[in-house]
Amino acid sequence: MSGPTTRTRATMSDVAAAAGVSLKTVSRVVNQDGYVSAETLATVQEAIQRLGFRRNEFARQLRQGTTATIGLIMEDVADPFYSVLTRAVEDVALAHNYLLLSASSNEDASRSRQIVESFSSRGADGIILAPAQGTDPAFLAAEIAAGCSIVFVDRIVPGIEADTVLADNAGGSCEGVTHLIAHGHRRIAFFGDDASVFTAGERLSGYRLALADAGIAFDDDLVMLAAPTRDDLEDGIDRILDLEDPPTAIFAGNNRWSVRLLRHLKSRGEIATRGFVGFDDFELSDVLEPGVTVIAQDPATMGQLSADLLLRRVGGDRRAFEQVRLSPRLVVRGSGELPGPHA
Amino acid sequence: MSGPTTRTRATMSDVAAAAGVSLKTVSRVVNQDGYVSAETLATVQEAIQRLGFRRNEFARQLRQGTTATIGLIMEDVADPFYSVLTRAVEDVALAHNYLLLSASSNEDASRSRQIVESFSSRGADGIILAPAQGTDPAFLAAEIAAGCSIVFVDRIVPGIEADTVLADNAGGSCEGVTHLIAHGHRRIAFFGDDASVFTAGERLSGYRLALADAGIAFDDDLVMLAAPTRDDLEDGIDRILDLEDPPTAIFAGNNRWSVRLLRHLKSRGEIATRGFVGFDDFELSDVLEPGVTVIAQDPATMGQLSADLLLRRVGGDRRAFEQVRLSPRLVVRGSGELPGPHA
DNA sequence: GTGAAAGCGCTAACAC
DNA sequence: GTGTTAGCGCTTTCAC
Repeated sequence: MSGPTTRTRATMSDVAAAAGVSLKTVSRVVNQDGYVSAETLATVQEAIQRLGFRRNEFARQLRQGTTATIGLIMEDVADPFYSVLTRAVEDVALAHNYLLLSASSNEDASRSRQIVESFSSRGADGIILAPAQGTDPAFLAAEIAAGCSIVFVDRIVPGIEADTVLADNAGGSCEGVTHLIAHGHRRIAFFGDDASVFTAGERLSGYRLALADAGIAFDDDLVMLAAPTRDDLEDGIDRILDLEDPPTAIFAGNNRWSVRLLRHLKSRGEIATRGFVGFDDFELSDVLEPGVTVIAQDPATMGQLSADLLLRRVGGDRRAFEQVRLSPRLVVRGSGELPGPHA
Repeated sequence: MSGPTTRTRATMSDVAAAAGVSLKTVSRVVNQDGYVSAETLATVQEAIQRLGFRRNEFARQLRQGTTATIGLIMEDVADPFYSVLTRAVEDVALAHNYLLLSASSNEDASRSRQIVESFSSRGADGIILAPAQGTDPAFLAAEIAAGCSIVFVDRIVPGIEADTVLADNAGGSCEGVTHLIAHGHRRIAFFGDDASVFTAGERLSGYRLALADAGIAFDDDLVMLAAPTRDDLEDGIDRILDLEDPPTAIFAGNNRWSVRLLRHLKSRGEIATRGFVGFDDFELSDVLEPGVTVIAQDPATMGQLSADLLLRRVGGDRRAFEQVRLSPRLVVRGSGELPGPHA
């Protein structure tokens, strides 16, 4: 294999030579700064066209000390929650002429750290971070001290002060479970991510809170905590569904779990046999029969708000950190209103 | 508002001063290049730690003339097809220590061009591009001439030679429509993107081909071509469904159209009343009742292949351009097997 | 209106 | 083993 392609872009001095002017004059034309005679302007512009010159942003940024770059690190772009959030951040970045770097941590703290370092050493002014479980606070603190602003989205790292955009996970979860209870369910299964994932912990608390409010004892047998992407969960799910005193309703802790569970239920031939509420909306939740009742988050708004906060911060804003909690909305569609035995 | 935050990262010479050695020695430590005495090494590493030094990638890249950066430009990350593709590209890039820049063109040629320019001026060695309709070939040609490799994914720009990863759109579409015909349908509606979108044109050809093969006349009244994200399509859809000689089956040209149509059908109270096949799979297609028969693409493989091709190309490979056509798979789930009147 | 020189933070080439 | 010098492509400062 031969060596890497060396890019052969024309430089400013190439243009200057071609146009028979000094480098600085070209710079003036490119940056529309200072006065250039109409004639020189035309000559230089022609040379720029002809050579296909494009300013090297690295060199410019190196000299100016600014980068106009922000980063976004989430668990997985392929998750619809994050892909919608990403798109919203993209749009804000583009509108402000910022470059957006984004990457998936795959819920791996060391990969996440590697990405943060990569973005930071590329001069990102700030990073919107949905921290993977196990993220080292000391590392982040050093990053912040070095001048890279952090905005947490969806999750936080305890002990690190930063602007934050979160959903009210416990509240939403509590509302969803309470909704099931109101429809006559007392045996409600909970499926969620590892409790070490920030949102999962909060959502589990909400579940427990709702049970406690209704005077229902918490039963560990009804709870399953695992990454919904694992492929060895079927037995565990069946074990819960087939308990001696089985759940008459199910609460899914995120959209991945919802999809997984609905698929599993269908494979068991169970359509609409148990109450179902999921945290986070997903595509086709309204087309399934019955429609799936969810606690809907608003990932686009979460993305937009976090980008706004970050741009404000990297713009030099010094005010106290903001902690935004967005209330998710209960969207009633049918699956959560199936009557339980106590209805 | 005060000025932008100036990042206050320590530089190599800061570290050198702190450690009482020369800049070059620090460089040696950072790059693990050349010999450094154990003692000096320790001193320098301590200083690096203490000052929170991180090498400035811009300066390094400027000096070395390499960037190890690639770009990905697609229509919309929030579309599951592209988000899965993006994730695959990310993984390849990360594995090769490349930085990935990605952005959504929003199907807008000028936004797309702006993004290409932005990536290119940031030294991207190459770009994986799903070109928006109306992309200017001359512009791309200039970009390529300037040393930025292009790999087309999902779509091409006619007249531009480049490595290409496409689905067999016409073939897949033809297979899907033929499948409906085999189940007794002769009135089959087609809903797809504007024909100016590359994939939409190919898929429409496949539809026509299947009809022709079966000796069925093409009927313009059964065809609707529009961006499925528009919010004024309901009447047009109804007009087709309510034709005097109405379609007994529907072919959806992409996953967005499938979702849109299934939702529309449900709102009309029509579940499983017409045959349905969609191009491109989507989440929950298997959980709907009946399951939705689709022509499944493989966006992850498309992403991975295009990233492999691009990295090979930017690595200096000079062999002839490759044109990969991936055959989509017919996945039978029920909706496409509902019998038509001629079954 | 235009240009020459210095320097952003780093690495390459060559001393010592 | 370590240091010095030059220069990547650009902007800044100041001179003409």
